[in-house]
Amino acid sequence: MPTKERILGAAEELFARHGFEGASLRQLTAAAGVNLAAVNYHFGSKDRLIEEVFRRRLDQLNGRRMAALQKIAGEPDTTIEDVLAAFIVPALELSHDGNGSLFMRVLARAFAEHDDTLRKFLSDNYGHVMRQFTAEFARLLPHLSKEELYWRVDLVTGALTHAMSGFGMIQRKSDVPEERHREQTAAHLIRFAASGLKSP
Amino acid sequence: MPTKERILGAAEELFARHGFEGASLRQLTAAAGVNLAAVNYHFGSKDRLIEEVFRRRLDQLNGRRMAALQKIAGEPDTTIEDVLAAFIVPALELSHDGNGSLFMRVLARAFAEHDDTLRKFLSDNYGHVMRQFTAEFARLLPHLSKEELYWRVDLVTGALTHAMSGFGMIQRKSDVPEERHREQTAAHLIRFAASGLKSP
DNA sequence: CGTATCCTCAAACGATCGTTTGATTCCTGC
DNA sequence: GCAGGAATCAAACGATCGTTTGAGGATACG
Repeated sequence: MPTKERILGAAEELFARHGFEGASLRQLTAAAGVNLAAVNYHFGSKDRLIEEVFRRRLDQLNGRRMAALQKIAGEPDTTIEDVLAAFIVPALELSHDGNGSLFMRVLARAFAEHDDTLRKFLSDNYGHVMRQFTAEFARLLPHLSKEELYWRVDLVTGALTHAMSGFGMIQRKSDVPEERHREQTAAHLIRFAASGLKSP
Repeated sequence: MPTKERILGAAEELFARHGFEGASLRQLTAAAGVNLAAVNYHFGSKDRLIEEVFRRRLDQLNGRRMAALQKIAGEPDTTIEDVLAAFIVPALELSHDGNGSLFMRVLARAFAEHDDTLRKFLSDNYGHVMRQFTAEFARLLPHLSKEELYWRVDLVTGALTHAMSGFGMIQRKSDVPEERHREQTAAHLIRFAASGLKSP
């Protein structure tokens, strides 16, 4: 496997487990089986490596989210549940293949960090996704004020981030097949979020 | 102000802003206006200081939560909204006085950290609070399976942690008085969480 | 074969980390 | 007023951090 890929994989795992400051380049390069200087050679700095870890997954994740949203946005028979599925299912698919589930924990950390540089990077590169989804929610919930809508979307985001970063019930029991678990998880998340969004 | 209090206050602020590993004892003691060695003299180590930061706020917060829950637990006319209020309002009161709002951000970080030592400390000392609230939810939602209930409580926890750590809408607009803002926030959170818990 | 380019490597850089030390100051009880 | 523990202080400890360096290996093209 190419050196860059091995570094990115090890970085994802160690950032999820110990945080961005808690994971050192020495642990990281040792886990990847590469030389210490390889990070600065291939990525320039640790901060740029962190950005690459996000870029690699978020390009794919948000690409799928936007594709799913485009299919239903503006259609007359689209439901809240459809929009939530377009947002949630790609994230669960990411969790399913390879070490993608670790990335959701990295993403949860990025929310917890109030680091301005990182937040600006995420907002600049992927803020349009949340805006598009919010616009579609606004279309389907026309009776809500803008403030009320933002509140509810914010709370849904928190619930999903928490759940998908793997703190609670999302762990699959060993006797449930992977795909069935993913369906059940999606059903739980969508039902809960839809109720919250539609609350009177 | 006593040295210990000044350290705890500065620690709360810097841990919220830069994380546990990101905030150094040198920044911390400089912000508190005390000598570098004071932390190890009064608390023994940085890890014990972290625990004290939690203990100081959580003893008060969970005391109020349990007191509010005791008043309504088991009563025939108690509603889901009552139980949620017993959980949420003390946290918002904490956010209101002094630098308590910073503590909710520290708490959100503790959730994001998968540090086993810290998680065990929180579970050992304050796990009974979540269990009591969950038991009361179970009484009011008897039609839910145990698994379904855990799912929903977990999602509610995520939404509230996210909201109260101050990422989104919770910031008070300057033209809204503090107490009114707190009431509005509580109403938003309770309505959303109640809908999610009661979803069909 | 020669050489240019990409990559890897061990070693070192200065900075900063949490912690410890030992001297000094502060304050209390006798 | 003075002894003695409590508290504060500057300074240093060894360890680890992200980054840089310069030499050497690997590979492809003339």
